[in-house]
Amino acid sequence: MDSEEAPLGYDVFRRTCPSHTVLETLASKWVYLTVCALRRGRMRNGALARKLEGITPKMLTQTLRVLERDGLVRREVFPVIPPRVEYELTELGQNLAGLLSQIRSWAEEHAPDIKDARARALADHHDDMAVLP
Amino acid sequence: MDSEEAPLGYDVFRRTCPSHTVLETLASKWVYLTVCALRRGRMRNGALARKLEGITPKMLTQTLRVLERDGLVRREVFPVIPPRVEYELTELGQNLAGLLSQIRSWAEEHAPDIKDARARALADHHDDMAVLP
DNA sequence: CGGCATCCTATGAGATACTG
DNA sequence: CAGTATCTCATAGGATGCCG
Repeated sequence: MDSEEAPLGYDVFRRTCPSHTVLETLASKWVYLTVCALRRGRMRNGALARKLEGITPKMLTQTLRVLERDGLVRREVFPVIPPRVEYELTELGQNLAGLLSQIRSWAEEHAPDIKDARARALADHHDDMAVLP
Repeated sequence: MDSEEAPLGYDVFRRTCPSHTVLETLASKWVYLTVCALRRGRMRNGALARKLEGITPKMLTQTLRVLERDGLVRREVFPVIPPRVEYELTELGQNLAGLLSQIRSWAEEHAPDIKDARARALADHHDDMAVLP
């Protein structure tokens, strides 16, 4: 019946399903952007910090640790001074990055549409107000 | 150079870029699941509430309002008693739903991998502890 | 049934300063 | 440079209760 069921009983709609918790971690702005940023190859911490405009050191580290824990990112430390740490996507991570990049492209492509929709929604809302004399 | 740049200067990495705010709203568990749930056709509020296990009435409405505002979901009210309200994806919404469904499938497919990765990370962490006598 | 309006708290996330 | 440690604040999101 359902044309797109999970392989083996996995179901994102069920709170207790592992796939649900996976989705929960993916549903994060910084996870999104970090994975996309790493898509083209390994990057140093500082480079990431610069690419991810507005991210704080704390959030960057936190995000990277989550991705590392989930096996999406590999962390490599070079024992030099000053310290040098590089991050790169694992195979699993690259796999995901492809999909996230599509979302990214979609967001960039349809940003105007959504901006318009929001403006219209706002205008309508003002119309409601305008009904009052 | 960059093989996947935005059509016209849109860039999700820039905080002020409209596409960035779009991504911000997409980066939500409930937005994700709601769009996926509506993928196969229009649904009533109650049906959605049942499908989205664990969602509160408040979050459901809130999520639907955001999606409606952004032009991804259309809301139809039937003036009957008891009330009947249906939601369905707009064309833009369906477009997005295709991509989100891929993420969903990915999450379900690779849930085991990530579960393993997490277990391993946890085990390693315990090893660290074990170093102490 | 659908969905506001409240209230409340757990925590996501920013700013800042410090250390190896 | 990479990362940690605090402190703080906004708010996402849960629990309830009432209304058309």
